[in-house]
Amino acid sequence: MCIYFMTLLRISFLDRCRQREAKRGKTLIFFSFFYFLFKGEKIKGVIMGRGKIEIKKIEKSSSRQVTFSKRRNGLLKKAKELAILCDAEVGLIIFSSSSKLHHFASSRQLMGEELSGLSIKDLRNLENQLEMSLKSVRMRKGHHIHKENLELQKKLDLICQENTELQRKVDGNGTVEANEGSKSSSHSYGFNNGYDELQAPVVDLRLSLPQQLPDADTSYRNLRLF
Amino acid sequence: MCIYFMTLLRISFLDRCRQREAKRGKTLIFFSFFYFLFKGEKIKGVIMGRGKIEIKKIEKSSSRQVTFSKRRNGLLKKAKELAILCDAEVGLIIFSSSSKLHHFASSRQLMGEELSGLSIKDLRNLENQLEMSLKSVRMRKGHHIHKENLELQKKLDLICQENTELQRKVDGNGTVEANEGSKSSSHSYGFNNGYDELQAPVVDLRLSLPQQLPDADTSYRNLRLF
DNA sequence: AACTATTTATAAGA
DNA sequence: TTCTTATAAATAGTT
Repeated sequence: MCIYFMTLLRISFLDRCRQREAKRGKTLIFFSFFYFLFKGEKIKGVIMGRGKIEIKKIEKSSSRQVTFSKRRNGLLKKAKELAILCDAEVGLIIFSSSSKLHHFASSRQLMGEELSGLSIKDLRNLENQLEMSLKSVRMRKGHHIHKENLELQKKLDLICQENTELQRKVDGNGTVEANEGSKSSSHSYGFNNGYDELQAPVVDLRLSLPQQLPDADTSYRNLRLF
Repeated sequence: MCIYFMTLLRISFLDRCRQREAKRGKTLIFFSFFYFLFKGEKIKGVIMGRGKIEIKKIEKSSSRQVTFSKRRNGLLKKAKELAILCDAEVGLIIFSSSSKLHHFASSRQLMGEELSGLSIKDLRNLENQLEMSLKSVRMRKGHHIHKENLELQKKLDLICQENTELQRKVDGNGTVEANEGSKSSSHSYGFNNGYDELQAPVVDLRLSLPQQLPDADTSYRNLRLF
């Protein structure tokens, strides 16, 4: 606790003093007194006001929910502002711990009502934002594609076996050239190219460094919607 | 312009008055006078202060860059706070218009220095954050998987033709049962299930509504890293 | 980068 | 949930 003996000083100076001390966990008693004189507010205990909070998980469920709702909105707003002010592309996904909602900073839904009167540049931005959403959807679909791919491989194996058996029958009936063709086909078609990698991915997570993904911007820019 | 005749009122009331009027583009002259009395600040012209900004693209490049830097940091901070306070999972990607950098709110890199002393719960959170990064990487790989899938299909078609031809040869040599099997196989294996959809995706972008992706949470939660 | 007077976000309460 | 309000935090403009 820190006690200042001060007389009639500028409120702004008092504000700064209090903020500085509050950051160090201290409270200005005399400040509170003068603050009362100037702003006509009651002194609530020693700590005046609604206080800053510590950044750690909010234990009380209802408070957590309220704070989530408020801060989520704030974050989405900030994200949109950044995108507009600085001509940036911003993607934001939020999973709450309780209600499991998903959020995007920018999407066709958010922009829909303003579609008229957009410049080429604006439409370009919109396109990129939609692109981002699209990628996210694809991300979710990735698993299904992969599964189907595995299925395809199994079926390929089956049909290859069938093929081989047929070859044998053909061979048994005196046709000569087919056996080698069947064998080579099961290899040269390369059924397993790169799929092991996907099943147990080795991923470099340091995406914030641009050189980690040298082609990312280009590929991103060159894709088109629909 | 709006002129209030007021005497010694509470600063907080004056503050609110000014804010309200400022939102309407008006300035309180007399307020400024009292503000000077209370806060000892000079009146700068008629409009006092550094003013709010309009949310539209900042044209001046240097200003845009500075603002981007400030607001990006602010956004990242807010995102992290939301994740911690509300036990949420937050993914944030920012592409600047000029330098094309990518950013994640939370990643192994950011958390790396704090890895020691984490609880099970913390590690769980970290895992989920890494998961999010992983998904993003998969998202980028999606194209390649899809291309390979298309290749597989082509090769399946080829081998099916080969199969059919072989069947004909077998049939030509008097073997009877194979013809029907070959025909059914090219259908029952369902080579084209769902792939047209991926080639020209019809995507519902309204991801913020939970019912749009009912299985998303489950699949997300059940996935494990490495 | 730092400063500072604003604007904005938000915690707490109703 | 929504409103209010005082405080905390972010940030626009300047140095």
